[in-house]
Amino acid sequence: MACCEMKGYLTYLILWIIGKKSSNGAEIGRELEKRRGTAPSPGTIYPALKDLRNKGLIDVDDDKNYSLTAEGKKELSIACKFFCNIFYDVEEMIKHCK
Amino acid sequence: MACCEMKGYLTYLILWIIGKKSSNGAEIGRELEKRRGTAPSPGTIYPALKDLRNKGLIDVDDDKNYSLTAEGKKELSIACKFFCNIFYDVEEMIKHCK
DNA sequence: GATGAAGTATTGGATATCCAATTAAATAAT
DNA sequence: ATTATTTAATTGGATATCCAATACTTCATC
Repeated sequence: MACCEMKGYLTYLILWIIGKKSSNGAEIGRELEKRRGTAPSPGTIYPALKDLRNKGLIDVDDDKNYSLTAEGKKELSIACKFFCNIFYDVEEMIKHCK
Repeated sequence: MACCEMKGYLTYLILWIIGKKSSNGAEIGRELEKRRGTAPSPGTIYPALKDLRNKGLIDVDDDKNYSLTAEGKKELSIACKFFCNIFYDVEEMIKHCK
């Protein structure tokens, strides 16, 4: 991308992905790869998961399966609203790039 | 936002906003304020515009009106495709936060 | 024409964001 | 059992991203 790397959406995406389906780190990585084209580095995904855990937004079980906490669900809703407000005209974007 | 600042979308948004309607810096700032809730600092918007100009993606006339160049339109399409691919399930997000 | 308001711009950070490199553990395959 | 593969995790940056502070210019209003 010449204009903009569009970093900064990754943590939100991880929260969104886990919200759709509890997953382990590798699964989350593959889902992100599908979306972005390139797989995230381990140095990207695990620190991000750790951070979300420290904030009490996700939990991890003995199988290393990550899932949203109650607070995580709340935060996802807030972040989702924020995202949808910023990109309120996302339907136009979708049309534009078809 | 407790989970994620979601920085990194601003330059893309500026390109998108200018693509919809050629605007001056203040107009772009107001549009961003509508979307994000807070107005961007001058130290955010003008360096971003300068950078896009240096990359040949936007032009500015004597009235300080910014518009996309031909190359800028191409880049916007590329970035838009990238964005829509990352958020391919954005319709679900919209439903989720209603 | 003077004063205030709005727009334009630069500078120098602070922080967020992400990655490459490395290590270790668990799992699968031979 | 040994080897290869996959998964998990940490560390220490590099860079992107954005802002606050400041200054200057243009425009409107009195």
